[in-house]
Amino acid sequence: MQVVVAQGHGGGVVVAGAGELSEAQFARYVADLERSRAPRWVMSSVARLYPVLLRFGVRIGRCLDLSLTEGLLLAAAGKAGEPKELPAAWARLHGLEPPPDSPAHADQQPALFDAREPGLPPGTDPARAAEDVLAAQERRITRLDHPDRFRLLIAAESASALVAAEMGVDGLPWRADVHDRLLTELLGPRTPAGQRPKKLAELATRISDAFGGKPVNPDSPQTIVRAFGREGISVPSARAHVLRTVDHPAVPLLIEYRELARLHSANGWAWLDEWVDGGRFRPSWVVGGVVSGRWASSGGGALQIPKTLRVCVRADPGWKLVVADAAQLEPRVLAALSGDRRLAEASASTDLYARLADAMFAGTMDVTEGRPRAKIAMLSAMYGGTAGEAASLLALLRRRFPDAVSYVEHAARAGERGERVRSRLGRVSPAPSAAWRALTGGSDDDVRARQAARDWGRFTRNFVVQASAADFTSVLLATLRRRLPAPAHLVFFQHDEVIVHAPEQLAPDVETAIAASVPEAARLTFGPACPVHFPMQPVTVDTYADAK
DNA sequence: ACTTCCGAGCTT
DNA sequence: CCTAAAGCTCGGAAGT
Repeated sequence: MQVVVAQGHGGGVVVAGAGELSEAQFARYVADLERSRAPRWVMSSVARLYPVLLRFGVRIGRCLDLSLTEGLLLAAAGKAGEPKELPAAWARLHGLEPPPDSPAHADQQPALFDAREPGLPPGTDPARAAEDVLAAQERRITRLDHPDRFRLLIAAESASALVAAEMGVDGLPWRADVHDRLLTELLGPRTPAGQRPKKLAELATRISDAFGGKPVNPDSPQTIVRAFGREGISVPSARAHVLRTVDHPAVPLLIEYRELARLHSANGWAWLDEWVDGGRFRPSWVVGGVVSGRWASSGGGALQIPKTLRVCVRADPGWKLVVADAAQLEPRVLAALSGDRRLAEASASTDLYARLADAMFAGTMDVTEGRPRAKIAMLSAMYGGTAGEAASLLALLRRRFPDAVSYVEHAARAGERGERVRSRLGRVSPAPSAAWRALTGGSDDDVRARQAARDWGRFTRNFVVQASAADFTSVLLATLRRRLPAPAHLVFFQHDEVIVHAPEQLAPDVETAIAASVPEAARLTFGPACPVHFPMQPVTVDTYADAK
């Protein structure tokens, strides 16, 4: 059973067959039907509609997100970045100019600028429009190279959108008191906004003293570069790794200042006030926010939480955090994509790079020397690195694992020609810009043109791996969400890592759910015959900091 | 006072 | 730092 749902013209929600409902009616309707029939809910946008249900405490099992589907179909058609929400999809279907996507989310101050105005022409039935778009999308999917894989992708992305909305409501357990204590220890007592904490103020003074007493603002890179210039030291920038090469008494002070100032400005008391409430950090998560299909976040820098603050992520009393990350995910994805038998065999090991080192350097060097080199070789293959000894290491890797290396090199050459590449489940890389085409279009061997072509080749080389890894983790989220025993729930997802918050007695079941989800996701994503092993060892802890 | 850009650094 | 790329956020600085 399938039920189509879209934003209504009057601020409510239109359900096919039930007309426009108020939010409370909508929530009750969904709760009832979810209990009796558990349909697949087809939503114009999960990010806009599901938070409405979550506010009423209603959760759903299965859905299809028309906006995410439209975005993936547009990318597959070489039209990445065009508006993808229902009004735009409907307009394109009728040969009309598609309106831009509206920026706000349904759960953000709708009264202020009515974010739930559907954007469809007045008189158009939103549910009917959604049904038309759904049918058209199904026709477009049928014409793709691998419709079955794409259907899996949109199912997984839709389930991921449910996870993202639920994580936004549930929040990541965050101990403000632990955070505050940490800040006070490192920076000194809290100061009013705009005023440097004691530790920073002291360091700023000592830095100025180290430069002969002339005031130097350590927050200004330009000022730092000029200050070194006055000392007869020429530095290209004020970056920490540049400063580390300079022998000057101000350097250690600057580095310490910058580390602490970074913590203060990015994750200090102001951050705590703005983002942590009731023991939870609630960022908003953007499924497919990155072209490769990775998630992005907005608000609070949820994907940039510094490792030093992981101690603040603590389970509630009587609860645990179950943390798991997919170790060395990308080389394993490459093994699965390329069908490289020997790389797949190496994936049997938890430490893939040690096995690579053995294959590459057996007899010539031991694993402590070989492993970092094997890692550079593999990362160079996936990222297009050429610095240092990367090129020669890559050549050796190519001799041992020709299928894997030729897979990414094929993607790189396609990118250099301006072609688009695709992930396992059918995410398609964007077409290069008109400026890129103009630059690389000539037949001359212009240096800039060669550089631009190589740069884009590096992007497509990485895209096939990173986007396929995103395929895998998307499917993983979908399978894991289904298997988690209530009330355990996902609270964090960062590219290849998940955190589940669970009552203590359920933690073993959560570990089991994760252990079962991984091979299921691998089988669904890469096929039942895929021999690649994806280790993902769950760990039950009280604080995130103890997970690694 | 506001916008826009840049440098920097954090995560994967 | 090391091997690459993308995205988020901040503060400074320059432009309007």
